[in-house]
Amino acid sequence: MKYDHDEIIEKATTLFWQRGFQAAGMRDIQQALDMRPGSIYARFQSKEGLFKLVVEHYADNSAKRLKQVTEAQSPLDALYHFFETALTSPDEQRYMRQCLLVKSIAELELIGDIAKKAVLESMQTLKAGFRNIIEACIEKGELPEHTPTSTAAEWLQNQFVGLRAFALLQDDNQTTIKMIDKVIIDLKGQWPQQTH
Amino acid sequence: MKYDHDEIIEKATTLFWQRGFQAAGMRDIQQALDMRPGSIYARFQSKEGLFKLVVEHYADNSAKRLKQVTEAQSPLDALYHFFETALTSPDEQRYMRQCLLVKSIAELELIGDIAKKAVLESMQTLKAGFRNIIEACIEKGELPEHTPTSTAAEWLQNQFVGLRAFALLQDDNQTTIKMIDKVIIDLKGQWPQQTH
DNA sequence: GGTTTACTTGAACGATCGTTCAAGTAATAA
DNA sequence: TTATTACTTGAACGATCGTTCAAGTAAACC
Repeated sequence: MKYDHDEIIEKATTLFWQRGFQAAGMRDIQQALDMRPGSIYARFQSKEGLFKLVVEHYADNSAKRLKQVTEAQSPLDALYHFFETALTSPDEQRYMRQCLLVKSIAELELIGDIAKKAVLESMQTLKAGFRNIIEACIEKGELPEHTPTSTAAEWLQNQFVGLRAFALLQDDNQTTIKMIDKVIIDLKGQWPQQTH
Repeated sequence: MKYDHDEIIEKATTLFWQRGFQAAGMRDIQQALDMRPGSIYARFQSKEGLFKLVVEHYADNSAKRLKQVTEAQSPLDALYHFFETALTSPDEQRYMRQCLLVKSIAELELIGDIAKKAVLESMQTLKAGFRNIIEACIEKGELPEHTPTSTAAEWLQNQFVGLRAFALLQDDNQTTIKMIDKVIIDLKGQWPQQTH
């Protein structure tokens, strides 16, 4: 075993995150991992198999970060900083502003069924993570009791998705931060009623 | 001139919207347009040249729709219905829930400079459209005078972007509508201060 | 009528795509 | 010590990619 598994996944994550599934060619992958095609296929079956592991690794990592937010003294403050660091990364890591999962959703049709399933399941995992944050906020009295947990979690994930697409194009971090402020304001704000 | 120009652009729009720039192969395009490669290249120079026209056509269309919202008796109600129709399209047109521009942003790096420029400029056009809607709402007293026009416009566009990615995965239209309700609530709500 | 221009056809080009495979290596199991 | 297993190498495969080009058509201009 010449190459370390975790190291491979991490390098592959960077590449797929920068380029996307389709645009990251096998020859790019070979170069990034410093591996020959045979090695890659013996371990991961296919490009899609590698991508599936990358997606799962990415989702695990994100879930861990969300869990840290949940367990913070002030989940609301921690949430703010989570948004801030994710959305104002320095220029040489600008690609990280885009969520790998959302980027994958854009090319969901041409990814293959196995990795597609991994992407959609990861989205569910993250949604659960956001839900836990909301509940932690309520428990600590940082959000009103009547906050509709499930709706708010979906809404929060959605804000995150939108903001990452936004931040990718945005050069002025001050503007991005203003948007994060707005998210926190709205999170504390009113919610639509069931009846319409 | 065997083929009608507008008809070509429309068919190409459908294809690119469904598949994205990269995944729509020249042979798919040839089939969708019922044209041979020579014809396509004589008219549009390249795949990218065709895509550029598609993006501009799409942006024009969107801008027109936003203008209709601006000129409605109640811009706020019209805005609501604009969101609703864009986000709850029937299943056979589900691809339309994703914004063509946002989808293109995800693969911005491999599109080519000419079309890339068209995509970014179109985003600016749409932002201006959203801004006009905000101003119209203020003028008709549907939004408070102190609403920060520019920030709110960026925020609104951002909500639209996020919701379209959301609606693409969402099967339950009722949930989507709840999110639209939330957008309208927050639009009327507080805004972050300049100072931080 | 002759020339030009814009468009059309379809075979073919070179490049790149994801993948395979015979052959070799090094560690583990029997 | 031998067999097995997991991994590695690099040349090569067939398929597909965007694009080109010689040749033909039809309307527009002189």
